[in-house]
Amino acid sequence: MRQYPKAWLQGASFGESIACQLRLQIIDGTIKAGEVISENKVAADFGMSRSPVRDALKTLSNEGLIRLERMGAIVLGMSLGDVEELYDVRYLIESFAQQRIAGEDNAKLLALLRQTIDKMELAVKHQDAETFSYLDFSFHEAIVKEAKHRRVQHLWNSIRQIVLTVMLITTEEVFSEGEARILSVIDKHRTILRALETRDVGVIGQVVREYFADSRVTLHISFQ
Amino acid sequence: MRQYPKAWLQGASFGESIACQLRLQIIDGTIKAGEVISENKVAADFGMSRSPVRDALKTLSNEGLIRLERMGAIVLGMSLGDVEELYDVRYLIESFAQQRIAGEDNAKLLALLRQTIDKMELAVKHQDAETFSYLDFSFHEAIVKEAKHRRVQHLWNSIRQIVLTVMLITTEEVFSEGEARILSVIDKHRTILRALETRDVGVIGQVVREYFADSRVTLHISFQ
DNA sequence: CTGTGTATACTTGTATACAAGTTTGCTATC
DNA sequence: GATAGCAAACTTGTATACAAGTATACACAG
Repeated sequence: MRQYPKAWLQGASFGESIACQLRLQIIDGTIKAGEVISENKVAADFGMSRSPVRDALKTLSNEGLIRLERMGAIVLGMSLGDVEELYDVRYLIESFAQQRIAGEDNAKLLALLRQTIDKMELAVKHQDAETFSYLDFSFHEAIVKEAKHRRVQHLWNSIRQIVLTVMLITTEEVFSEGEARILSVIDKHRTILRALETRDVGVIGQVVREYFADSRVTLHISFQ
Repeated sequence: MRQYPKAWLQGASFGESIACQLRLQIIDGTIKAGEVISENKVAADFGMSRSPVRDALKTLSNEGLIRLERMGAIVLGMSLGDVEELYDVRYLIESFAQQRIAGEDNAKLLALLRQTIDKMELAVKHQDAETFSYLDFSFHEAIVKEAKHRRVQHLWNSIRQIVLTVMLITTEEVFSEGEARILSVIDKHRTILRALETRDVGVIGQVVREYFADSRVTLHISFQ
């Protein structure tokens, strides 16, 4: 039974906590697609009232992980195909963001990205998959943020928790597969960083395409 | 004081109704950006309890129209720039969908789109802006649906109510500007239809680009 | 055995109550 | 007059209660 990192729940309400826990269980398959969950049932499981559960279910519904119906919420789950679709959307968002910031002076962003990669190496040294996945996530989120496009940022927000949770699961898997795999993940981020440093729209576009094409391949190896 | 069409609220809960009403008021500027609204205040305005209002505010927060904070929700509003950003996102989603269905046999979709255009002409004849805006919306939604991409469909869902509401407002404006303007809107949809009929990825991509480039121009004329 | 109708248990949507925390504004003191 | 401190009024988050609607299971009639 996997636990959602408590450190990621700082200051979260019960409703948010429940959403994170359920999200993790749905994505990692503990709660299977097709299952029907009711507010009362979840509330009993977590030992809380329906109010925060209701919040959580609405959140998960907005993320597309469940579908709210008259009698109970139907779990839609997250198959391998769904993760691939998630990568399609990430590509849409992240390539848009990168194209948008390509020509600009992003010294601050680049410094942050370099720092993040350094911390990744440290996390590898400490065999800390949890921190690593968060850093991986932060790397991509920093780029999206830099685009300063409210609506696209919002698109990102609507999938960010799913992305983070998928990364948590896949990173644990990658860590168990030996250092070579992990280092290649870091290297891919360095490649993105170098591309951004060129400020060349064409180079950046090409690198982002390759990043997601490659991620799709390794996805099949590591997910489920 | 504009009213959200009651016909669009069939079977909606109070919570959804409140969300639609508030959304409309925020987008048309009745509720201004920067304003702070509290659950109690809104509940009193609508003569309901906090429960459905809470639902509505969470919905609007998920749509990026307000930001939930400790003490009250801050209205983010929808400026001209925000509508432009909305079109950016629509372009991302709709061009993705159209590219995806480009090569396939879409006889059923095309028939539906033709039918929708016919109904548009009827709505013009009856000077029915409300119906027209809904048809316009349905045209684009049908295309997104046809792509059969759950995650992208979900992206669309997260903006669909905003898109519909913006269309309602702009269509009323367009209708007031005379028949020529309206007919040009219909013509733009016919152009998309013809492009889809060619099944040529290049042609379709070009037409979609032009559609949104043009929409952006006419947007400045009609919005606010 | 099959089909129908009803009672029951369970579901959500909404209303209300309470607790904990934040803001605001007044008062008292310097 | 200015400032510190306190009290009151607001806020959300959570718990609970109730109503209306839905599915289910069982009994009964054919």
